[in-house]
Amino acid sequence: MAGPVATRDKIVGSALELFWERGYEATGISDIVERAGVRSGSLYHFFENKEHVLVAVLETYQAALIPHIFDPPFQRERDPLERIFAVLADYRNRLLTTAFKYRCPIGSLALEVGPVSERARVLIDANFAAWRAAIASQLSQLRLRRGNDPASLAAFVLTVMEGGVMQAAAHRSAEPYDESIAHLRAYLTSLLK
Amino acid sequence: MAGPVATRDKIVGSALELFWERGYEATGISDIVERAGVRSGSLYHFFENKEHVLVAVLETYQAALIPHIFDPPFQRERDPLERIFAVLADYRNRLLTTAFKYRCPIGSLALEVGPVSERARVLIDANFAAWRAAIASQLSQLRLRRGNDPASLAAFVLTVMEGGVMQAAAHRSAEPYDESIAHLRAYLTSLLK
DNA sequence: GTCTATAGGATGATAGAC
DNA sequence: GTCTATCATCCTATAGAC
Repeated sequence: MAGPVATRDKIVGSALELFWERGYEATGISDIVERAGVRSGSLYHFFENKEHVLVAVLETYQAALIPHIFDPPFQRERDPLERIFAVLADYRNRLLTTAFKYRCPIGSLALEVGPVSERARVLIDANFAAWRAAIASQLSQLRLRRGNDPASLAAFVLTVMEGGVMQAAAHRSAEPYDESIAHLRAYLTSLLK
Repeated sequence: MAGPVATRDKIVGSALELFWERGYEATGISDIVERAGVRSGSLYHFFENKEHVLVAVLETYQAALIPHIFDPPFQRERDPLERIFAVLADYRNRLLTTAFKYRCPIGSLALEVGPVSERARVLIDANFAAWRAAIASQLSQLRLRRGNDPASLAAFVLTVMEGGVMQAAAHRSAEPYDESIAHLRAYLTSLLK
């Protein structure tokens, strides 16, 4: 313990922000300690190296997934299908409130560090799996036509979110995201009994 | 001119490979000139800085898009719908032949440098637009039910490719990609008259 | 646990000869 | 256009006092 916010948490929180804003490679240890308001000695007291900071950031994302990404939209909506589109509407809001600079932090790290850090890749995969599980639990409450597996459909929902956010960021417009979500809705609706 | 392969082309080709293998930030000027077999003075003769090398790489991708990504699958298949899935089958092969380390180079650069280099972001957006146009030209040859816009559907196809490749790389398995493509096929088929 | 100070190497970029 | 040589800075990581 070291005061109202523990030093380790300040370091992880600053790294989380910076990796999201600039990416992993573009963020220096010096940037992290500067934003956290600590010295590099403190960072290296808690973490062996920069990759271990990344691991802590990915564990933080995983812990925040249900309370931050799923609980608010699931509170707003009752219908399982509408809950899924409420989650996707929240991502749309993130695009708007960041002037289309929003990138999914997990998706960005998947492409940037997945190939070079196996430990990070496993944690990114776990984040994706938890995201799919939350969607699949709603899909399994729907009356789907035979042959439609909630887990497989949840992977499709994640695919559409990630691909839609990527295109919207590149296009600096919500249009590709909105179009993709509209097609997803048409498809999921067509699968209902 | 400077021999069988011009120096500038060697630099751009090496940078293209390295940005794809390691990403933009993780690639140093020294890596690029080493792989190209030239000295840094040559690189700075042709390019003002590293960002200008990135611009040349993105222009190279754009020029290669039709001949490398679309012509081969379009030669193999005649039916417009099967042409689209032949393109997507080629991406699946890239996943397999790279042991699931394949990342779409444009998608990766979209997330990594899109937010920091506006000139790169515009070129990435142009690459995406050309990709969508090639798909839309096939979709417009299909007899689609009313209200289905080829351009909007092409954005959905790109969304599914990018999101599916991302998940497959994180999962080190073709499964999330295959599931996503299967759902896309079910959806597109349902739109045919 | 936190600090100061710094090692040791890599980085992007430049100068100027040829 | 290509080369050698190098600057100035930044980087990750460490050592050791407190």
